[in-house]
Amino acid sequence: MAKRHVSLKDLATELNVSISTVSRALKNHPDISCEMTRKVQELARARNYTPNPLAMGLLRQETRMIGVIVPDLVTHFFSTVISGIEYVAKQNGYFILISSSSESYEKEVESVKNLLQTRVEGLIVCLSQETKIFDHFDVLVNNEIPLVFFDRVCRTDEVPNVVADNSEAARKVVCHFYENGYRRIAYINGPEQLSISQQRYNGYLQGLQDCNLPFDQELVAQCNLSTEDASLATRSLLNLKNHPDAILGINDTVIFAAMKEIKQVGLNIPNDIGLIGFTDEFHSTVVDPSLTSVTFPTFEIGQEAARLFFERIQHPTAPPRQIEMKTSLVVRNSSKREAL
Amino acid sequence: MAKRHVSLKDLATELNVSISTVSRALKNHPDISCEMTRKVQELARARNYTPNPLAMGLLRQETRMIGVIVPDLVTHFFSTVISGIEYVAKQNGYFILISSSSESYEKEVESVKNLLQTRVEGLIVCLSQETKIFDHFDVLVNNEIPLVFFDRVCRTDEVPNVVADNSEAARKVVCHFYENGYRRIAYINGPEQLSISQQRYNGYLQGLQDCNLPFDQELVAQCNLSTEDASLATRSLLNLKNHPDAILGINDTVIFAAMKEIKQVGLNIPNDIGLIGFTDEFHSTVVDPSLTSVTFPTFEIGQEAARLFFERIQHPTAPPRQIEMKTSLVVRNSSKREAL
DNA sequence: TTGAAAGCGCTAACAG
DNA sequence: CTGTTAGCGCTTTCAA
Repeated sequence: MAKRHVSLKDLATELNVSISTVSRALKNHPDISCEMTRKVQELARARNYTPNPLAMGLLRQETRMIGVIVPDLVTHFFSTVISGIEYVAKQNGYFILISSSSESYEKEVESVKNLLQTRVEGLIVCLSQETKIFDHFDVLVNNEIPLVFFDRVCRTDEVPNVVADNSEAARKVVCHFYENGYRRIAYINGPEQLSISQQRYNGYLQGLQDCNLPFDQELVAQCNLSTEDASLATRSLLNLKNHPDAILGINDTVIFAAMKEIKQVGLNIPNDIGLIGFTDEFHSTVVDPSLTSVTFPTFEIGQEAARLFFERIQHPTAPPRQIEMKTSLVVRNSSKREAL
Repeated sequence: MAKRHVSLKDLATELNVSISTVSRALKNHPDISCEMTRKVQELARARNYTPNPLAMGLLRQETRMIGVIVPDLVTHFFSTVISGIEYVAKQNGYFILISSSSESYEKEVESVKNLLQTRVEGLIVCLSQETKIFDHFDVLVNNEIPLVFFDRVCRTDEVPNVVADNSEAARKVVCHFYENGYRRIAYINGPEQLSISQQRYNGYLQGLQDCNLPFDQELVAQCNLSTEDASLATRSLLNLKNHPDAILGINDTVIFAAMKEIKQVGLNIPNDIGLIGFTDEFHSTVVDPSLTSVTFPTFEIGQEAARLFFERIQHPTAPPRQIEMKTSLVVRNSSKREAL
């Protein structure tokens, strides 16, 4: 701020009245004469006066800022969720302060600390893939500072959160595979501490049961969510004596890595191997073959998270709600065998 | 902030000393006795004291916040640039406040106003595609409030900015097409008010000249950056009596729309039509055929923009610098004819 | 070596 | 109807 913003004091001096008169006139206080009110408001407009939020914040103990922590900023899923959060925040006159944990536990802890230092009024968080310990949220929980988790969640009995119907979605995928003639259905899971990993894995098991398919430990691979690790996981599946004829991948990264690996060994999707992912809508349509995928109401997840946040601002001690968002299975080409 | 943060006053009361003593002890002021310093710092740690940035901001007239305005949050290009900005901001102890213009001029104006009201110390901006008037930046320029543009820029003689070597990149694309036997090279441009449109168009013309190819107005289409409009533009090119044998698209959206249209009419990429875009690296590898594309140092663009910003904070009146980032043409399959 | 007081911009209770 | 004052949390003179 090179040149100082104009303050109430500046206006008061110029009009030769007291600061409080100006303050009141600006908010149409009934005690102030019409003429004075008019004069003050005119000058304020002319001088381009806007109240200083720092002063207000100091006074009111509020900053109208929400801290948002995501594993990364560049994934379409997260940036879309952020858009949703921003949308609702803006409606409520709040700004969001975004911090990326880069999928690192340490950076997540750091971000929590930093954001609280800047006096955000609370946090909306998606856990990093490394995070197994959840102590860093104690401060928030104990001091009734609003906190909302989305997607990758924890401490769900204390903290309101927004999740997708992960288990059900995974179950449906398995059934869809089954109906399309696939029998050796593999699953590439993410880090086991992640709630989404657990939930989707459970759905996978449930699906096998529903279809009377045997569970085969060999068919479950695991990876951290990097491209490299996902490629390794895929290769381990493809190298099995009896390789799977279908793969469900836990997210975008995993699915695209799998896709490349499968093509590389000369297998055909969907004829040799069916492929379905929890993936982004846009990407699914652009690849070849187009991907059957579980589609998330991503923007809405952000909106709901923000709404839960404002509920929390209103009622910091109310019992935490969990919102489960419906996903849908969009069938495209990667799971439809040409010749059956 | 449900329970109030602990303040200097709280510490002072607890230790039965004055606020100023505590303040000084905390910053190791030499006037304070070692023992007092120790005692204060110990208590501060125990009580989890952190200075209130609102109070500091009020005092110092600084907020350590940068406003960032982008056309949208979900495009990989922008979210990556933001990551770059955030990276440098964090190094300097700054936070960023992100606002999306949704490619709308009005929202951009609104965002500028809102961000300035929150007393960010300056702005880093990429113009919306609608923006043709640039008055809303007058406040910044006139009051020496730091402002940096990136990618889509304006007022480059007054405002520091970061751009890519757009013209040169487009020229190279045309030459690459030519070397691969393509002769009727079309270009799908964006809105003409955008600096990137102008620059890339100039490069396109230059390329034609370099290769001794005739300029044909028919081969230049234009669209706003929506998928629908890009599809229309592509179709108009494909419907020409003598359709192009190569298309250069101004960005991701345009290229993917073009790709779908071309496939739809049964033409083969790259044999019937070569395709090259200013596109995202990740997407380029995932589509089929993989896309030859102009690759941007996206993260670095963000970093440079932030660096320029801090230069501006230091020297608000120094002559504005322009930084031109080098792109590179990564050749993949969409521009390599199988049979020549 | 420590404390008191002013002031950053603003609101609200209290006087007049 | 308008002004005075205290205080939000902090730094920084000036005094002691």
